[in-house]
Amino acid sequence: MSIDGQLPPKARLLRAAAELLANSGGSPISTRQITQQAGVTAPTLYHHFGDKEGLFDAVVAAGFDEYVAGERDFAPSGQPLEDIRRMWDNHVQFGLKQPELYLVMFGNIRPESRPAIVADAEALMEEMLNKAAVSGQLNVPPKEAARSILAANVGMTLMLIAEKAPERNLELSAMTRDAMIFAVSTEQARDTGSVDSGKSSVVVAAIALNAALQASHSDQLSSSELKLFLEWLHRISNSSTS
Amino acid sequence: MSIDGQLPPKARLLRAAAELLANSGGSPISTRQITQQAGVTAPTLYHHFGDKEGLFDAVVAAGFDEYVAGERDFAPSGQPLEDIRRMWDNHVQFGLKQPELYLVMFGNIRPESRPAIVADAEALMEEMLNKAAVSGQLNVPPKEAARSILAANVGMTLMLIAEKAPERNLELSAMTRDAMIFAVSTEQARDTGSVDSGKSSVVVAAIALNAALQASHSDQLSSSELKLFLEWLHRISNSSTS
DNA sequence: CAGTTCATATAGCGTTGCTATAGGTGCTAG
DNA sequence: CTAGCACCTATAGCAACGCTATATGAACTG
Repeated sequence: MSIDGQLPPKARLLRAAAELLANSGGSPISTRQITQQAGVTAPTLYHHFGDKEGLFDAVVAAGFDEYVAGERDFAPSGQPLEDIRRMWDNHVQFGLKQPELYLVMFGNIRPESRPAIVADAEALMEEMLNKAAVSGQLNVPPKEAARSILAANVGMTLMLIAEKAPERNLELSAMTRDAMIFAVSTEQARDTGSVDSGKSSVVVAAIALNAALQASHSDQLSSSELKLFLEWLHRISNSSTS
Repeated sequence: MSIDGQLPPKARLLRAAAELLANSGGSPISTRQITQQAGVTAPTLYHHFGDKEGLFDAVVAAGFDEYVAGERDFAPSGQPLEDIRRMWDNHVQFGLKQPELYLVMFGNIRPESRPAIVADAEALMEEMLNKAAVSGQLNVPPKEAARSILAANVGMTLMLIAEKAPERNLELSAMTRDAMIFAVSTEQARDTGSVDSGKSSVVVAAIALNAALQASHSDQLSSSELKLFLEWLHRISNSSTS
């Protein structure tokens, strides 16, 4: 059951902690579980890592390296804002792929004490935003832009993690992402695969329809018919928002 | 030292838990602390609240009432999107005023399990966004808009709480807020030429119709009108594929 | 080979959330 | 008035938690 490879105890502790965390499903894991899985006794853990938090910090640091690796892979596209977009998506993917680790990294908020990892992630994003600022694409100082974008990015990722897997809607993430990037950028020509092009005649009819509906506060509609109608409307509104 | 008023033990437990939580500075508080401060022994707590989480849920419920009260105070301004703006700010203020309580409410994220409180807050915001949708101001279904805005709102608040008080920059919150609201709204004073025709597409109309219908409680349209509307919608959706 | 340092183990401390059991309290029925 | 009953609270203690004082072994250094 335990990890009995030739690895030194320190590495075995790290690995055991990471594995147990990944399979914990969110429930807290104890030092006894970790030391047992690593085939080691308690004092060894505290000798190497000081305390439980120290061990988890080490796990987080390793996880962050992976996180950074993912960010760097996408980095050199020449268009800084496009890179920011990819950083956002990579951030979300990282959180969804390893939710427990992500929650340890970004979910342990305490008043007036920022996890070091958040500052690192912010610096990473700020670095990228700096390139955008140099080429005059930023509307806001890079530091503040990074803060805002990362805050929204974390919030979005936390929300997605909290949702059950089949209900997760990544389009919400994309929309929020573009909204944040647009807000800090100077380029006012938006191109996020927009749907609205050449529909001015449709607009008139839609508005008229809307007005007619709101004006009709008197008649009746059977619930089954209403259901059908709602379903139809829902399908339309959803099929076009993608 | 303990709370020895004439209040029943249940209320004293609630009060003790809330007070200890508010003054804990983020460090976890024990059931023994709570029961001692309430002048009560352990089984009393478990008789009334089941377990520690049950007690905290009750504290959270009380806190949420206060939260909702703050939201409702600002509600009726006539301009739904302006109300959303105020809801955002109230959310942030609530989090900064009672960070420990806020963290219990919105910070205890676990994979695939949404705190009930988040769903409530989302419903509150969706309700307001529904008004915006009815008047054709929404670009996105209210439910998804509420999800996105609330996710960013929580992310921003968590980030502000984690920062040390003097360093908190509320302008970042305002910028993010406006970016999110702008992203889901139709009032787009940007992009290409045609400004005052409004950019509302068939999507906007469908969303508005959907919201209006849901608000109408199913007895305001005759079946003949329904047929007519369906026909109109059909014509619109066909012409939009040009 | 003696001394020092690093690394691990034995055993146990204090605290945690929680509970099996029992006793007291206030109500209503006879 | 009292018997019974449901409700509430206390005594005492369990298992699991994070952590450590102390001791023992191994490995390098002089």
